[in-house]
Amino acid sequence: MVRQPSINAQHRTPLSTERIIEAALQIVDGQGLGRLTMRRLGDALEVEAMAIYHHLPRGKEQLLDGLVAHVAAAPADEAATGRWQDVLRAWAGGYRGRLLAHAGVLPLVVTRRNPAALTATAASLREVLRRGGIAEDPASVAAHTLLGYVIGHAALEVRGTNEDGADRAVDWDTRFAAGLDVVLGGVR
Amino acid sequence: MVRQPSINAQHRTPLSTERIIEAALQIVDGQGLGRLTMRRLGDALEVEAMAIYHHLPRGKEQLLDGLVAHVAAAPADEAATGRWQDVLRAWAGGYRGRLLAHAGVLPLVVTRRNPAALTATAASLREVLRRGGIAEDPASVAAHTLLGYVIGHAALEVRGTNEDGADRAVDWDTRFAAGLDVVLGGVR
DNA sequence: ACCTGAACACCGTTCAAGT
DNA sequence: ACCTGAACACCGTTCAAGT
Repeated sequence: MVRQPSINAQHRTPLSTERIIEAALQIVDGQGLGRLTMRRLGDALEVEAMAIYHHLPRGKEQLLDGLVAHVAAAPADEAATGRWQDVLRAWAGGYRGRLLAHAGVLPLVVTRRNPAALTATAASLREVLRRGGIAEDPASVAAHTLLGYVIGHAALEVRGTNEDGADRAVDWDTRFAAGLDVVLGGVR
Repeated sequence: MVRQPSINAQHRTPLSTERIIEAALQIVDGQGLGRLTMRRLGDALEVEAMAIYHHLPRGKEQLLDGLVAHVAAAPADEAATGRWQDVLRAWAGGYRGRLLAHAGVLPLVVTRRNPAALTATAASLREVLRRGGIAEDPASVAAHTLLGYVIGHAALEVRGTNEDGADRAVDWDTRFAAGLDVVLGGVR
């Protein structure tokens, strides 16, 4: 399929940071992080790779930061009603699903320096615990413990540590829920 | 500094997989994962990049797998005496230090498919719990929960989520220990 | 303002050749 | 057996130029 950019370049909807990030996420989800290149991303957007730099001046660095922000910033619903255990269980399930759905960005979530996204998420967890009557310090500890557990468990799942010493297959859903109970049960 | 490979190539100690992995780890620790290239690795070993392929036929893939195996395979001491809580606390402290010392390989630990290393580590944790009198299923859950927590927490630390909502600086050592108590306290 | 085209300095990897 | 040198098909990014 041959593109003819110079003919209809002015008639297309122009690029935007949002469209770029979404296209990048699609490439990562579908083909893996290693296949996310500026040239391929340009192709997906029907644009020359260099056009991306007009919207993301810091280039690929900024692109990867954007992916992390998009995936890792998913705060708990602080206004939710019910026991904090249930609120956090629901959040954890959703966050885990999100990380697994975008497993390709997990290595970026793990090491990119992007305080905003994870800090906001951790703060929302702490707030849920505070409203649930947990004191400041234990709430702060529990928020980080929970976030750490969910991220770490997602990492184990993605890696597919699918044997359990002997020959038992692992039911990840069950294991995640059980581990979650361990973490929540230890709070306070 | 100019190398003269053809002159003394035969007089040098020959390459080995071990030396290659160690040199690679040194580059990653010192300059970051992004600067680990086959050419630079060759330079560090005073060899042409292509010589590496003779020892690692699968090339860079195999190199990265080797790094993960080197860092992530650190089982607990199953023969250790004392309460299982103390044994696991000691292991967790050591494992965390190991991950932080090689923060550059953390993204690889998180997503490379390399069952052996992490599976062996998880199995050793389970064994410690079994010997401590914990039943099979809870021991299995706790082992994964603990491993997930340590990896996830190391990820949070590396990312430097150094604010805690308001303006409190984070003492990572304290926070890690407190979260560890949450996890261990929830076991059973 | 927004995008293109050519160019530069790098990559990983192959393959034939040297010792 | 072990390593080199040249080559290939890619990268990210710059920069001047087009509309």
